[in-house]
Amino acid sequence: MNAATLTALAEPNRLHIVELLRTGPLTVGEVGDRLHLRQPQASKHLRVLNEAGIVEAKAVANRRIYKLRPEPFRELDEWLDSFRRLWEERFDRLDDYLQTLQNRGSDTPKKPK
Amino acid sequence: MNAATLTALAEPNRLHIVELLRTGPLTVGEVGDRLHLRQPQASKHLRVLNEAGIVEAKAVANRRIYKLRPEPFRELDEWLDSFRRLWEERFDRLDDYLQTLQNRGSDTPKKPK
DNA sequence: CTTTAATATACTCCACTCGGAATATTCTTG
DNA sequence: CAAGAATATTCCGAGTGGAGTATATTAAAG
Repeated sequence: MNAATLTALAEPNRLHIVELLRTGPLTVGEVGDRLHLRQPQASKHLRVLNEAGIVEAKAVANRRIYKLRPEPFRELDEWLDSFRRLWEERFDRLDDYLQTLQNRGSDTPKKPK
Repeated sequence: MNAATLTALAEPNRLHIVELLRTGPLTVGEVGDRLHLRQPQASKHLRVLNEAGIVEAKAVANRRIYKLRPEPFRELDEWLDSFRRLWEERFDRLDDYLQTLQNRGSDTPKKPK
């Protein structure tokens, strides 16, 4: 997983834009209208999303239609797979860890010899 | 989906911490050692992750053992579900949108098909 | 009780980001 | 070509967040 994707999604307005585009492509103006963003902010947020590869644009006349790209979401999903054991199995390991802490008690645990 | 979770994960060092904790709980010192973070940074990043609910701590002697909490990942997974059609079905809708652009806007007509 | 290890907090500095407003660009049409 | 609509870009100021360093806290050990 790359942090760039998460950074782009972490901004609340951009997260809203992404959720809005879930239903289908929209122009800059429509995005701005529905989320009550001024035109420059809508444009700028879409730019960031575009540079992060989350969104792509198609020019039609003097409009730009933005839509979601599937790849980042697929990657995020794959990344989440590596955490799935966290809730699908019981996966705590705290007891195990406490055990290993015990076993190297008197020595410095930072550098086990 | 809440932006707070994404904000916490968006910072590269914190993303690394989360991926490191995937294998099991660790103390602050161990996290710092393995990721080459100075102690205050490790502590501060873990604090942020903790406040975001991504991580929880258990005090043992004068150490704190941090481990992942499943909930945020589960939530993220559910959120991703609403985008799954993006890549599992063909879901473009750009053609549809261009069509609707055609049909309305008598004040801004476009050259017909 | 003093020392030491592990962790947390405070403070400063700097870079980055966001919103607002103005302006520039691009495209279409008359 | 000029005018107007849709979008992009620039500049600014305020706020935020992270790194570095020093210091505080907590608990164990001598």
